[in-house]
Amino acid sequence: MLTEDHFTLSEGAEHNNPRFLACKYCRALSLCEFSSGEGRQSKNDRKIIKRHRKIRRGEFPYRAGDPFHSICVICSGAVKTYALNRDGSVQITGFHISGELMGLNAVNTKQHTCDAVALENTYICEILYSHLQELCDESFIARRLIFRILGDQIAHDQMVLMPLIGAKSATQKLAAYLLSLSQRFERRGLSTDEFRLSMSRGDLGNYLGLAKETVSRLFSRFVDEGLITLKARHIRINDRKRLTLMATKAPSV
Amino acid sequence: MLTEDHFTLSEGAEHNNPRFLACKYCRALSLCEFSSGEGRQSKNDRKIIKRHRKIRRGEFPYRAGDPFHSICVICSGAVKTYALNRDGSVQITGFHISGELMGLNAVNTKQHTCDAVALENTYICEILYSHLQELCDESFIARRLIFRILGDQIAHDQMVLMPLIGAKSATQKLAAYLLSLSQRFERRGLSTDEFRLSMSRGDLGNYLGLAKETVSRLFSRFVDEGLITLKARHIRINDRKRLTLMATKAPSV
DNA sequence: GCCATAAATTGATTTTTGTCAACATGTTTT
DNA sequence: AAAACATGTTGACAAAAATCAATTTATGGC
Repeated sequence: MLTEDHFTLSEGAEHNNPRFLACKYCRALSLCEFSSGEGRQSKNDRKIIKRHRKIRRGEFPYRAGDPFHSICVICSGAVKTYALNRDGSVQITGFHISGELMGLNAVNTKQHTCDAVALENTYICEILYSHLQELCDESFIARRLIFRILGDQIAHDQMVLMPLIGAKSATQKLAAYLLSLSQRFERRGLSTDEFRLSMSRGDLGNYLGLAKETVSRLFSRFVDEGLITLKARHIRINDRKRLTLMATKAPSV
Repeated sequence: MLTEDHFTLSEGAEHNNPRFLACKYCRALSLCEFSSGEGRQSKNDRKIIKRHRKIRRGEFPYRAGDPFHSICVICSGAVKTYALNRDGSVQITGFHISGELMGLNAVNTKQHTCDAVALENTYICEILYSHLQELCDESFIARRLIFRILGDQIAHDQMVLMPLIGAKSATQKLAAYLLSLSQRFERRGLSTDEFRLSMSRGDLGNYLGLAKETVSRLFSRFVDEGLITLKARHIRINDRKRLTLMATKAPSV
């Protein structure tokens, strides 16, 4: 089931071929590098990864209240996570794209606090966290890997989330989030300037604290001003410079 | 300089006595527990903590661009962190109170991306991160400790930051932030209902993406409605239930 | 304790954003 | 391919928040 080459890193992989959903192609580099420095696989390694669970659009990788046992890696597809407020309203807590991790906020509590639902058909791998932790007792590589995973998550949260909290206008929020999304796609080796928004305008609005109509209007304005091209959920960034300006500065007029 | 009892955990400590600024009294439990399970101190332990740097109001624990070498623990006092935008405007990225950690977002990049400045006279301890990492090669306790530190930070970021991003009104933002502050004080063994806001209304507004006048008006409204009592920067939460309601639900009228 | 300065409050007004509603465009199912 | 449904766009208006400005209240330095 698990063969050695699942762990090795391959730069020139063909991403669009659906046969290649194995981790060495999924661009979750932090994890793919795992073991690459240690030669052959140990017995422990074989147990720590559960591969390629297929999750159809609308299905749940995990639910709030589930025990946390593994770090989820998204091989392909996209997932949103959300929490339910007492009054029944939902608060979307994040969008997770191909190559990213989910559910790390539960590593210490050992219990998921959010629901995760697939926005499109998605493949995930699961790294069994307790096994990875155990592996740390013997493997230097495993230790460094887990530090890197956790540290990256902290840096990611700070970088992505802070500008959104402090944004003084809806324009700033949306521009900042589009740019951070763009960066995230780039980091996974995908196009920086052209990508698919897998979430609805409503979801995006919920996440950013904006009405869906406001999101829609802002998109229209960005298109009018030539900043982006938009066709349904496919977006292209045409003027990154000016978009960056909008993300930090107050609205022009 | 570093004695064994710096590491041991003492529950009934006297917090208000200024003589007791040692870690066993500073309530950064994650760190104070360190070594408590391993008997006496090893030689390595002695090198990893730099203790009780005094930082006066307005001074900088670290600056953006500084190399990251240690995790900062706030023993007493309060610190804000902020980033400078290109246009010269500042974005406050967080407030850090007694017992909390700062600067963890730089663990992987090894370079600080924010300035940190003391809001009042503050004592910090520094855990030398590279030494702590090395210690992980030999110490089980150190391994678990570092996982817990990083994991707690991730959970903290998610819990505190997400409701602020998704908040649909200024009221929600401020109520949510006051409650999260309250929780943070509680976790450090301080009063949940009564505490000092070490930051100005302007700082709070900058952080939350609100005008300082809006923050001020909301405070006044909360006082009028009996939710809180406010005297300068000293706040008391009188009606936690209703405040929690405001944090999740849309404004009442 | 007093003074100078910084911070906070409050009011009037403008700008931004949310809400409600109608209509258009996409997507999924059959 | 058409129908049914979900999603997205746009306009008119109401509500919320920002800005500008004047005044009051705290704070730090002496």
